[in-house]
Amino acid sequence: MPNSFALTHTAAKARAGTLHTPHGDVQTPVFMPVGTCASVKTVSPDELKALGAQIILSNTYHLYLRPGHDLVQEAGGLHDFMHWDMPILTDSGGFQIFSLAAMRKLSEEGATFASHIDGSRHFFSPETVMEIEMALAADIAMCFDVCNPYPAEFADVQKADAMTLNWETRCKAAHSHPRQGLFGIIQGGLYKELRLQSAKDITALDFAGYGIGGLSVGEPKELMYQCLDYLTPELPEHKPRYLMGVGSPDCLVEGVARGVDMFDCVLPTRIARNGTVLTPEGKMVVRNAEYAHDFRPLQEDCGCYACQNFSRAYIRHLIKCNEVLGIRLTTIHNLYYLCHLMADMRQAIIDDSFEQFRADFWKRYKV
RNA sequence: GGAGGGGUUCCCGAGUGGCCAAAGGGAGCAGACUGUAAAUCUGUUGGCACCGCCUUCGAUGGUUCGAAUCCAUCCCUCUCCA
Repeated sequence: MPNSFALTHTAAKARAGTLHTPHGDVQTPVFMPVGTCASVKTVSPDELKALGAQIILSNTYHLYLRPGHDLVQEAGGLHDFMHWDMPILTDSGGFQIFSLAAMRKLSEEGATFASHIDGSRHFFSPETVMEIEMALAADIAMCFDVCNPYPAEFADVQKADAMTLNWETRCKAAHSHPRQGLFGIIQGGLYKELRLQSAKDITALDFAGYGIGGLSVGEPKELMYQCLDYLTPELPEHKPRYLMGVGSPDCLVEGVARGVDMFDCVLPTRIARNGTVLTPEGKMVVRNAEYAHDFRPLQEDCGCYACQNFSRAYIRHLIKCNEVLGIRLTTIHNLYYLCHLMADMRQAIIDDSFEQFRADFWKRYKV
């Protein structure tokens, strides 16, 4: 049994559970920090553990190009290579079909990318992606999918979904790692009919869990929420649901409220490097001049390493000077905040007080 | 003492008669960022009653229809020779 999921508590649609993996259990709902190139930018594994990370993400496309999956395999797999002994999930490269759209070509067989590093051409089929992901040997591998942009024509999404179904069927057939769980990904854009069709098609393949892909690609949040409203009830109750690429504190709360168990997002780490931190009140651009003389911590009631030891004025100073410590501290804070937000939501679900938690969150949080 | 080179908008620096409120870079200010081509990108940076007007290119005076650009004097500065 490579992966199993135990749903332990529910509060309306919100769920708390435990995901069992070869590298330990993950308490859900969970936020997964993103470490695209086998590193969560600026923070060490020890620091990740200290701030409350339970599982992290890495990326097939990026690790294939550099350093190469064969090298990672030679190192003993991704866990040994990057010295992270807790669970890892690898994304398939499906998102790069969206984000690197200008430098790839699709066919029923697979996707050909012109490397963003040197322009060299690389062909990814569902079979090669599975081969790479098995070599990386994460606890959870994602199927290779076609991530639709927004907005997109109905006919285009329909076509892409057919390709996704074909690819995921082949992923399932090609995947043979005994200790690795394989998650399918549901697409369908923002078209209810196509979403539900994709949910039906993909769940029929019976994966260990289900990614909800193609959201948070530029659509209004309200549309994403509506999509989750009609989608999650159609997903198997006893499999984890993973909303891919989300995100912001408000989206995490609303996602959990709609029955999502797992999330990942580059937002907290990226905006941290650009001088912005997340707080219960919303975003705070600590790089801005108004914090030059502010000697309070980033967030008054925060237990993270940054807030326990440093002031806004100091962190702003570091960022203005391009000192790496500045962006390390903002990154640590943002990840701590999100990981603890998830833990708090989990506890509220267990205590059957999630709706109160959600209401309290919205009282403080300004989008 | 002698010879020569400079002083430009917060800084560096381009600009040698009109197309100059003045390139470019830096710094500053602000915004964006959601399965990472990102410690990135975008906007903005003389004033105002802002499709126009006013003030500004070391200072003062002059030439010209018109000057950051030409002339005179002065102030300051740098390099080299004694």
